[in-house]
Amino acid sequence: MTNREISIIFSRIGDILEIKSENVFRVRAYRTAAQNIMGLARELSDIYAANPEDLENIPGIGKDLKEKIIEMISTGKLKYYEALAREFPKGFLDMLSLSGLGPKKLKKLRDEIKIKNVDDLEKACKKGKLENIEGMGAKTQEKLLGAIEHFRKREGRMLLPEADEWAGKIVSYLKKDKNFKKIEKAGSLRRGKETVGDIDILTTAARSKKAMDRFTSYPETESIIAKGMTKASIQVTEGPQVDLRVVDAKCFGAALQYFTGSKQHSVEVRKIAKGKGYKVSEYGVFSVDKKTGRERMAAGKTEEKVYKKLGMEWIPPELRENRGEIEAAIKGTLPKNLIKLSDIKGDLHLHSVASDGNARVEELASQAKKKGYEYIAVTDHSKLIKIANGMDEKRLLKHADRVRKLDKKIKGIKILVGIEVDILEDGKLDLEDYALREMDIVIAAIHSRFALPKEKQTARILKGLDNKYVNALAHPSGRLITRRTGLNFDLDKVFSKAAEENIFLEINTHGERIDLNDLNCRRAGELGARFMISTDAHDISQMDLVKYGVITARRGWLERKDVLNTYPLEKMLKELKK
DNA sequence: GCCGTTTTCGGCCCGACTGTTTTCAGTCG
Repeated sequence: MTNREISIIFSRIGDILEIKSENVFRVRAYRTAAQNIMGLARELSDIYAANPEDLENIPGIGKDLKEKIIEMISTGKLKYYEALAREFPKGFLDMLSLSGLGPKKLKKLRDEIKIKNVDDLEKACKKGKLENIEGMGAKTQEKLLGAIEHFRKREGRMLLPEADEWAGKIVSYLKKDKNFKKIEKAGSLRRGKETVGDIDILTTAARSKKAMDRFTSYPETESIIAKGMTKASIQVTEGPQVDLRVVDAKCFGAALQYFTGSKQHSVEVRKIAKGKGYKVSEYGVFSVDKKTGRERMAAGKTEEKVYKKLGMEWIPPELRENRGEIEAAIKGTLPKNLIKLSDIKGDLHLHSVASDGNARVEELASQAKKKGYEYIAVTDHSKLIKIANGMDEKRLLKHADRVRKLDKKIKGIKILVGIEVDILEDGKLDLEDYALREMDIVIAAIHSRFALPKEKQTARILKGLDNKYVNALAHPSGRLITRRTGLNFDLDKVFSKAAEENIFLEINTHGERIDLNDLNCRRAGELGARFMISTDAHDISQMDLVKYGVITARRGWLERKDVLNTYPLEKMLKELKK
C-alpha cells in the first residue's frame, strides 16, 4: 500500500472514532499520523523494508500505529479499520466533507432519522425533517442544502495556478478601496501547495465593518457563508471559497503566520511556544505570568519577530509543512540559498512548430529575452510520438541546422538545440546515437506504456538513463495531478542513478504535471540528485508557469546550486557535460 | 494514541462565527 492509501485509512479511522464520540485525543492521534504520513518523502513500505523499527521514528507514529502500518504493508488491509467501517453504510462518511456538518450532527442524523448518505440527507432537508432534532433548525437545513449542491459541483481542490489567478482578482478588487491598508494572500496558496482548497486573505483596514461589507459585495459572490466583524467567507460563483480576515497592524505578523499554516506547522509552533512559557495566537506571542495568569504581548507585528521570539529563524512559507523545518529553524540549519524565481536564467525544455508546439523558434527566443533569460533550449518530440509530429533522425538533424543558423542571427540570447527523446518499452531510446550526439541537450522521457509493473518500469528507466548522451529526465513520475497517478517505479533507484550519472531531474510545470513534486524533490535532493526547472511550453504564454516550478523546488528545500538553469550559460554548459 | 532535559502518567493549540440557545455546543481553520 502507498503512503497515500495508508494515510487515508488513518484519517478515516479518525473520522469514525469521532462520530463514535471516542476520546478526542485518540482521534487527533490518528489524524496527526495521517498528515505526517502524507508528508513523508519516502514510502512507508521502503522504510519498512530497510528497517521496520524506523517506522516508530516517524513523528506521531508509536507502537500501536507502527503495528497497524506493518499490517497494511504486509496484508494490504487493516482488520481494525474494516471492522469499524462495517458499522456505517457506504457513502456515510462522505457527508463529513459537507461544510457545516461535523461528526456530532452527523451522529444525530444517523441515530434519530436514519440518514445513510448525501441523497438521504438532501431528501430529509427538503421535507423539513431536521427541524425536529434538537440543536438543528430551518437555517441548518437551508445551509446543508447549499453545501450539498456545492459538494456535487466541485469536489476537491483547484490547481495552484487557478487559485493564484482568483486570489489576484480578489486582491485587486479589495485594493481599489483605500480603507484596506495591507493585503496579503495566506493559506496553502502562500505556501505554494500544488492544489488549493479555500483562498485565505489577510488585511488591515481602518474600519473593519466597512472592510467586511466591501469584501462580501464582491461582484462574483454566489453566497455569503459567514460574516462577522473581523472574519467573513464568501463562495465565488464557479470559483473557490474565499476567507477574509481583518486584524490590527500590531498583530499582522502573528496573524499572517497563523493563517499561512500549515495547520500542523502552526500546532507545532504553538507547542514549542508553550514549552517556553509563551502563548501564541493570531493576535501575537504572549508571555504568561504563571502566578497571576496575566498576559503580555511579546511579539506580533512581523513574522520575523514572531519566529525570533520563539528562538527560530524566519521560515519561508513554502517550507511550513511540519517536515523538519521547525527543528532546522531552531538549529539555524534551514537552506541558506533557497532557490527563487529571479535565479532562473533560462528554460531548457520548450516545444516549437517543429513538433507539436504553437510557437516558432524566433517567438520562443523573443519571449525568453523579455523574461531576461540568457538561454533557451528547443527540445521537440522524437518519432514515437506521431500524434505530436515527432521527428526522426533525419528531420531532427535538419531542424538542428536551422536552429543553429537562427542562433547566429538572433542576438541577446543563446538558443540551444535539443530533443525530448522517448524511452521505449525495452529501455532503448527512440533515436540513434548518431543523432543524439549532435544535440546540446538530450532529455529522456516516457510517454507510453505507463502501466508497466514496478520492476519492469524501473529497469526501463534505468536502462534509458544508461545512454551516455542523456542529460536529463523529463517529468520523471509521469503523474497528472487530477487525472493520472504516476508510473510505478523505484524512485530511490532512479534518483540515485541520476545523481551518479549527472542526469538532471526535471521539475516540469506543464499542465497538470508539477513533476517532480515537492516530496520527490526533497528525497531526490537528499540522494544527491540535481534538477532543472522547465516549462515544457507549447506556446509562449506557458513559459510564465516557471514560477510554479520554482515554488515546488522551494517546497522540496532546493537551493540555487541544485538547479541547472540557475547557472550562467558557460557554467551551465559545463555542468551539462558528463 | 502519542509523548517526555521538569513527567512512563497526564497532559495534548487557540479563537471566530453560527444557530439554537437563554449560556453554549458545534464547526471550521
